[in-house]
Amino acid sequence: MSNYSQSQGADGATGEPERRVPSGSRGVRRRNLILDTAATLLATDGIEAVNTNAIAARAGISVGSVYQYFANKADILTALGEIYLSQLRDNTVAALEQDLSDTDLGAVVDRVIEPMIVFERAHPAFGTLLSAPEVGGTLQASALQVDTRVLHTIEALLLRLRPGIDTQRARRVALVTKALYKSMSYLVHQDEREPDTLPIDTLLADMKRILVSYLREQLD
Amino acid sequence: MSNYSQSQGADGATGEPERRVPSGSRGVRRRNLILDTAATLLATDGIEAVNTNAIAARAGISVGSVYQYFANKADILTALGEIYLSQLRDNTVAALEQDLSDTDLGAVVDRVIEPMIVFERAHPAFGTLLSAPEVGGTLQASALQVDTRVLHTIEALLLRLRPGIDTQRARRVALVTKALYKSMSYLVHQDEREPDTLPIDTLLADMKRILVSYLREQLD
DNA sequence: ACGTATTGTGAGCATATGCTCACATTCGAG
DNA sequence: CTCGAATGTGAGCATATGCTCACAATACGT
Repeated sequence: MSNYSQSQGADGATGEPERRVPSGSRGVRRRNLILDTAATLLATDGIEAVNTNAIAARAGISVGSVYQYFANKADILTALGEIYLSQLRDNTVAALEQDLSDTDLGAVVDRVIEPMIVFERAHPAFGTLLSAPEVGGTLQASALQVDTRVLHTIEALLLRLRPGIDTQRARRVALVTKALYKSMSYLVHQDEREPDTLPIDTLLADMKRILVSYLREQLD
Repeated sequence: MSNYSQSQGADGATGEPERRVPSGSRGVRRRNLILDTAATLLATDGIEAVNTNAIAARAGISVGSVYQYFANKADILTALGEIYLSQLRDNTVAALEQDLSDTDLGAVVDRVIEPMIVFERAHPAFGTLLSAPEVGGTLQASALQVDTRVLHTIEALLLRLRPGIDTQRARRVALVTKALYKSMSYLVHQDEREPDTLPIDTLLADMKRILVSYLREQLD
């Protein structure tokens, strides 16, 4: 497999292979077309349907053209994942850094959780991407950074809400909070796969109450 | 790909293809050897490393022999998943059906959660199997049955603890309970991948308290 | 021992898919 | 309009892997 890239050879002083760096808006649009097609394919037919030939066919272009903009399949998937990841990070961090001077903890949680849930619903295939063997490693590293940052932001928030709190404890609360968020995410995706007889909002409301109650308990 | 299985053809009156049905203990042992090897490979090198040639090589037998006991790769993976699933079901149902006459709800939760956590730690690759494109469908159907049964058992438990409870409410509590369990499972696997500076038990203790508190709140 | 049935073997076929490369097409400056 | 550069094309190569099948080895009843 690595036989193909021998033209790139020992990438000495030249550095990058012959990959085109699209400068004009057309190049960008083409790149996005490929990315969008991959995303659609991923969301529609699952990760196993995402192969370079399928992407090219679906995008109405040729495989060769795909390789003009991406070094290989992993590159496409990684780029897609990074886009999702940056969206998630922006969403989350923005939500966590908005004014927290609210008197009601419940309202704060609401405003923080909501955009994250929106993201989960918008990109249900993101989890699949993260665990895809071919790109999982690279993406997980990036995801870890986002994760760490979110965790730290939550800790900082806790420290502001309760100035004297123990660092270890703040970390623990942050981790448990993240775990609770994960269960909400789980409920959301569960509901997408086979909508329960019960409205998802009721379940999420319970989860939010649980989270608020936990936080209040830890902040008093 | 489906070309190979044309010998199975339209499985009319004959039913099964020419697959051997191992009757003797030797046959069973061989079957288990294949299954065990697949499990090891899955746990060690991930799902992408699990291919029929690798299984045969690692087990020290030939591919042909593998196909004496399994119709195809999916069959192996499915069988493995079913084994895990039945273990999980036995574990869970047994835990849920043990005497719940305990006065302390916390103790009940402890005894129910513990074996499930043990299972999660013992078979970290089970989740991967469930989401493997090749077998995911079949296994998810089986998993759904276990899921439904667990949910019903929890509902029954709630009804016994609080005879007059609304059915809808019992269902909601059961679903939220399962979601909370999922977050514990998440913490466990997270910890396996990169052990936190924080002891996992502390986090799990928090999660258990949260669950107990939630249940108590719903049962009063 | 002999013969039949069962089980084992592994080279190799069929296929899927990532990727290349020789050629075609389009674009844009002079 | 001309010509070189940039971009596009897709047949087809290389490889990975599921699976088969002709043959070999072994087990077992008589």
